[in-house]
Amino acid sequence: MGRKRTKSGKIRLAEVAELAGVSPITASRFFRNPEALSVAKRTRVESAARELGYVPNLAARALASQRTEVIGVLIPSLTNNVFSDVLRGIYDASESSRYSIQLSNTRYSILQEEKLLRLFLAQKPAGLIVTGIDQTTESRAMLEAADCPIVQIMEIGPNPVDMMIGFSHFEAARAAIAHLFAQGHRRIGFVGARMDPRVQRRLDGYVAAMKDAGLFDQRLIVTTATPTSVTLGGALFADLLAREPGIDSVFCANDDLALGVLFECRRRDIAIPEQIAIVGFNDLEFMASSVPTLTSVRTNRYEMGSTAAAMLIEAIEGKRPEEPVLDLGFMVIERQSSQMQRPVASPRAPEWAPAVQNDSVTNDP
Amino acid sequence: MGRKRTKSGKIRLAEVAELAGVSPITASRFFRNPEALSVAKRTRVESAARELGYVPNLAARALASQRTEVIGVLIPSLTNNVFSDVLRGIYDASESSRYSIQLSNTRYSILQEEKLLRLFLAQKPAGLIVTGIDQTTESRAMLEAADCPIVQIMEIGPNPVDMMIGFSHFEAARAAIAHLFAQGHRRIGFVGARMDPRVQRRLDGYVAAMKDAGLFDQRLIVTTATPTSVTLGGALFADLLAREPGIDSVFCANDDLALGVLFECRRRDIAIPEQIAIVGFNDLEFMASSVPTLTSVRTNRYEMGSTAAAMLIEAIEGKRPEEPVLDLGFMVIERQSSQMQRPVASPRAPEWAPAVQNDSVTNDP
DNA sequence: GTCTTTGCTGGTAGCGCTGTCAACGATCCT
DNA sequence: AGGATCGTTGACAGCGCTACCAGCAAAGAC
Repeated sequence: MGRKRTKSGKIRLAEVAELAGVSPITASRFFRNPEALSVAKRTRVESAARELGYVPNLAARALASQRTEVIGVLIPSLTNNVFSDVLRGIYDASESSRYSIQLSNTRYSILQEEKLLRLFLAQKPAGLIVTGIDQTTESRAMLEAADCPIVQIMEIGPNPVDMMIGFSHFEAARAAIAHLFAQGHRRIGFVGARMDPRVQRRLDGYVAAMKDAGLFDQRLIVTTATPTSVTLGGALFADLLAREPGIDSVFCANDDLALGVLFECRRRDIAIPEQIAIVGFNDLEFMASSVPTLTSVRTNRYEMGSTAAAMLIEAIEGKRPEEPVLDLGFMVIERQSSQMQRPVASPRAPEWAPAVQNDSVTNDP
Repeated sequence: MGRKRTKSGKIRLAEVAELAGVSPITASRFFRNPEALSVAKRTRVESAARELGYVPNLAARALASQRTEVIGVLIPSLTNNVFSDVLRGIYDASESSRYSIQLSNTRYSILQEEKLLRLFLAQKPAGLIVTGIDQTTESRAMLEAADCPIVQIMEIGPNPVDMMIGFSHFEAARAAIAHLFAQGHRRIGFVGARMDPRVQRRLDGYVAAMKDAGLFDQRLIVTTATPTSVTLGGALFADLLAREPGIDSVFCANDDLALGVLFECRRRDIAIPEQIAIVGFNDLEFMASSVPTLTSVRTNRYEMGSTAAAMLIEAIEGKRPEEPVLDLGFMVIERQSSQMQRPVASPRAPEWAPAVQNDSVTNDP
């Protein structure tokens, strides 16, 4: 064979082109924009590539084209199952594309986020997914100067850098409290951990709802900067109870805390929902099968991730969405832990069929 | 300034070298092996780089050096919190290094794993972390032919491809059953979901323990290929109970299932541990604060990830560990859900202090 | 029939960095 | 003193691919 190989024996684009009887640049085009080739050459290059087992060298491509096919993702936590759902969405949506995901963990630090952002941007990513809307001024400036599409996820707010997809934590919390009001509750406690910006906005929603009803009382609120856990939920609830024994319900900033509250009630023989109603946030899987089943605010985490990645990829390829801000909404899923009026249908009631969710408060924008 | 810039205005290594008054290659060496430079030049290059805000172009580096600074990670699930702990360890350990993580999800498919492996290997990663020891023959061959260090994580077994870090799921399950035996249990059910290779080996350990004791009974085993969940735990336990009402305990292949069993017991007013003892697997956080607290087998997931990444990076840089296979062991954490003999200390007993774990069965090799 | 337009193809010239090898002075040994 | 060794530095030549522009044939405009 007259085919010359590189010393490493690797198959290069040149080898494919030679076998296909075309120039290297034509072969290159086949991999980037097959439509631009005549059908004859297209099939020739395709079979040559297959025959040789050609795999493009991404480093060479990135160097020559001055851009990478990497999507940078900045999330604040790898532990939280909320983010693992979002991540799964992102990975699933990017899998069928040419883009690969570069993930970094900011650990809830906007300074760390700024540092990582600088690192990412230096490598000219094809696109960027960042969590939330609370960047440092410096980060914000970098994002605005970046010449790639950017999606902010997890929440929505004013002044998107570029695209934005999420929901209003404020409104979601308000809806949860409205649900508790509707069930006749008045002394509603708030239990929150970590207190990142999104949890803070849930607290804001709670405060607004309570103030609107003339029921606000600072002593009903227990928060900590400590990372969340089930155990912590129990401990915070114990604190709340010690301070305010007269509460009739608790809104937990997330489901782990809610589960902790449930267990703490068990320990103290507090009847749910008769003595204390519980509402969580996120609607993790276990909320539907605990005893009693736990009311929660469902958020579309997987969709948030997959839609963000899909939108981003579309934007990278030039098809920007007509509406850059997407509100994915939320839904208050009413379950036993907060239903006072309605008699509990059966002691075995978990929603193995989804019927229970029918009369839920929804916010599908 | 006589300094010539690339048209894009980007700062290249050449600019740094010029400002520092050295040749480009010397500047290059500064970033890869500063020790090789004289102190004078080292500081000159360093300050020049800082002054210009130089950031190396990774694509050019990869192309020229014929290798990347990417560590490929193949895990079977992004949902499972077991893997999020491992991942966190991997990310934490790699953060301070020059290597970046490229993560892919095999979705528990060894065919998908093979495909992803091929993709990874084509880009010449600096190292690879793969989950488990059950690769396809083809994958196995690729791994063995790969010219980069490889760590298999999550379990240990014979014939490591290269390095290996994990623990024996078989022995861990056996220890869990031994614990139940010691508490006087005989009719021990097994509940498992997903049934990936590691869960299968836990089942094998259970079977071995039961057979050794002459207590094996196929009807005590309920498994499904369905992905695990709390709800599923309840459902599988219900099946088990319908078939074998006489069981005195259940070993769950993971903690989510165990929590589901706990809730199902609540629904049926089955007393734990008096009527049914429960043992889970993994020792997720909530196991210590449920009511009753749940016995589980603690596995060192975070350490598995961080040690794997650290070992891999060491190996990449030429310092292979003396012992390529590392057994991280496990520990049976005895809690209320399986303790028959000992009186429960207090109804409020969760281990906010870790004292309860003292007399646990350990396997620290 | 000529002139433009369109579609496809190829040549040239790097992208920014590092591997290799050679050269240099300083230090050490005998 | 002469030679060998070490530590440090630089020149050169690509790594494999694509941007850019030019060329050419076929199709359409007048």
